[in-house]
Amino acid sequence: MIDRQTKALYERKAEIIKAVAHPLRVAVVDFLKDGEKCVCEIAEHIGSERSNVSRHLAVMLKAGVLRCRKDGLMVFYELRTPCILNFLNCATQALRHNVDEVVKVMAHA
Amino acid sequence: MIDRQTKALYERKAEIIKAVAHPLRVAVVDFLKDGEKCVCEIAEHIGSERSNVSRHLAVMLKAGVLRCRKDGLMVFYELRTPCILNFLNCATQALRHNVDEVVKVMAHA
DNA sequence: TGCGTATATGATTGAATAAGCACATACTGC
DNA sequence: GCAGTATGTGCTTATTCAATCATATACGCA
Repeated sequence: MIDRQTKALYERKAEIIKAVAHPLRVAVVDFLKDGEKCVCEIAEHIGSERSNVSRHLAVMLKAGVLRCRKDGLMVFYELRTPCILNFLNCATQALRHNVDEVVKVMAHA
Repeated sequence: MIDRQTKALYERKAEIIKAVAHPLRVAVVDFLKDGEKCVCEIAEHIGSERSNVSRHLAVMLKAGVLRCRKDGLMVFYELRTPCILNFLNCATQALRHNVDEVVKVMAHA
């Protein structure tokens, strides 16, 4: 049986993972792998409204996944925990695994 | 600007990450790191209703994070993509990072 | 000071999610 | 076949989440 502290820890970890669990946020993390970008660059690259992007960035900032730096009018965001990139790699691996299985099943059709 | 295929890929990856983005599911993944367990063991360890656990397991199964095997009355679940465990490690790292920052700020109080 | 731009936030609305309960299904052993 | 156990599913309700629009804040520059 899980004790109270461990449960609290799982909740914190889930918050961090949840901060990346959205297509737009996955796209942002992937875009930031090469270094910091400002909100307008991110919004332009993602193809979504700035206000929406700003809100998603705030979620990741709050969770500690991103860090930001103000410079004049602009705010630059960057990955604060680069191992987050492994989420995407692992997801890719899982996807490939899924596809392989479908292919294997279809081979008998 | 992100093209349509890439966007679709981000959606798939987000689905996989989302499948782990819940405290109970994080707990399950952590519990399964030592190997397969049946639903009743998982429910007992987590301390939640079986129907609830069963539903969460179904989410991860559908996403391809888990695999299952029936044996008589019981169904055993195990990690299908072990790199998912890195999610938890990375989350731990981010948490530690968050805590360090708070400590640093508090040092000046 | 006033204008224009970048970013953030409040409010609203519709959609997705999670938990609980009851019930259904699948299997075992008598 | 029947009782009992493990698992899964429909349904309902409450909560959370995401996108959009309008508006606010912060800054740079003339």
